[in-house]
Amino acid sequence: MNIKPADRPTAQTMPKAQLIVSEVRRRILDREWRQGDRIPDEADLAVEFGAARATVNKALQLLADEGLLDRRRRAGTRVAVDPVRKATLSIPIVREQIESAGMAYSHRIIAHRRSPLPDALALRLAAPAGMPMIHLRAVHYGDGIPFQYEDRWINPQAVQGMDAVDFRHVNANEWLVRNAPYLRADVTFSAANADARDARMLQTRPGQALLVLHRSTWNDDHLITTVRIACRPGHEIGTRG
Amino acid sequence: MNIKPADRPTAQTMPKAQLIVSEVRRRILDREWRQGDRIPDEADLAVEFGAARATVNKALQLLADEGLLDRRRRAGTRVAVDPVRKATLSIPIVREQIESAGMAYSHRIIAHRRSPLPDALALRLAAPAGMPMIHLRAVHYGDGIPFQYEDRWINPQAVQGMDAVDFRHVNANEWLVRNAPYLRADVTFSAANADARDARMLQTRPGQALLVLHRSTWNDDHLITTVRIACRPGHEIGTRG
DNA sequence: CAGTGGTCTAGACCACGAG
DNA sequence: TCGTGGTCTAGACCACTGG
Repeated sequence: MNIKPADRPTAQTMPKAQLIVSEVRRRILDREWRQGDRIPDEADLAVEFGAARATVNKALQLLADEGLLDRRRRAGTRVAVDPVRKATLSIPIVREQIESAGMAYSHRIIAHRRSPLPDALALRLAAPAGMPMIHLRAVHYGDGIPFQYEDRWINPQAVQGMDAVDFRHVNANEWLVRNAPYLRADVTFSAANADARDARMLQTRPGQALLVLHRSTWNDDHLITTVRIACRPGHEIGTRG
Repeated sequence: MNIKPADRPTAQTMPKAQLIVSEVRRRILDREWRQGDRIPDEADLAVEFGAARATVNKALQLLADEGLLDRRRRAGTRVAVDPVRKATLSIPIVREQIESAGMAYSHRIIAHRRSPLPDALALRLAAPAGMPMIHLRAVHYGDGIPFQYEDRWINPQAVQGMDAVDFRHVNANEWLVRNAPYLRADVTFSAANADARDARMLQTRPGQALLVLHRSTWNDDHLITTVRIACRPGHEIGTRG
């Protein structure tokens, strides 16, 4: 069977690899190829679809990245028995998030001091305890309503020129995003009952369930920054995958 | 400059595209190319790196997907001013998660009945209200300790053969994963204070902050299943990106 | 060992969109 | 308009790993 635009009326001028992706996905959805089945190898599909093998390869790799196919040398390509549920979410910068909602962004620095990295954090991050750090706490507002309470530790030695920056006037988040590219980032989602400080910062009651994000960035094994972000009550982080 | 294995001692036998990725990333980290700068075009880089343009293209596309580069036809490739913070997280199947932690998995069906889709859910999902559905509630345990409380609605018309399945005996989650491939999935993370039922199911106290996942799968605009998963207190979902 | 995917190449044409 | 990335191709060699 050939894939022509007629087969998929929505796709008039679609890259051929995408057409192959769609067709393979359709066959899986329609049970022509069932979970665990081996599908024809790239060479055969290339002939069937009238494409080069490289094009078929690209399409199948996309589907494998998506978790729908399972590919192994010599063993061939199979429909994944256990489609891994992956979700890619982009974590927006607070200000953009607030402004794109049509609200006025502002933020307030609650505290700003030099302080050694506490043992608890050092343990969690597998970083040297007592490392000299900058400790920042800030609240981000949309139309005067608190959206996020941020508790951040920054390694001043991680990026050139950081010592010259006064984070009391510069938004730390944005400065770091623009000036401290990283090699590795960890993110963790969890839920926590607001403690007294969280509640005060977010103008809610202690005990309120908050979505909490922990995020750290690294260059090699060199910590740049780690932050705990408590979102306002009811905040959701969504995804499409 | 040529990229030879000697340049990066860790990479003896690395695909050439990956070497290019590493080198470009290094240049950005080392500020040889700064945020907003235009970098040489693919043809030039191909010459510099001694690779085919297709290989350079592949490498740069990877970096662009990652959010580190911004590419546009005619305008060329630039270092992203605003590296989008993306995170890809894989949501493990409960049972695997529990078993990989070395615990014994079990689950218990709390309720199982046919019921029309409630208005609140229909609204949230933009699905027809009153649609006939199967409503399942279940708890998943590891070594007898509750890990997740799951409140699920299944559209029995979404998949052939579903009517014949008795979800009192079959794990709905796994049956669906294996038999109901989907085109689109939405996931949302939020935090909620445990209500009386959550607390009972997860053997905790009402008010306890819980990480809550809402997940729905669709084929075209055809709802397959939607589920609210409340995780045990303290549960974290982590990521590497 | 040999079949399968992984990768690369040199060349080509095309689509987009900045100048 | 025309430089740039997007895509495809035909062929090739290689790395892995299942039988």
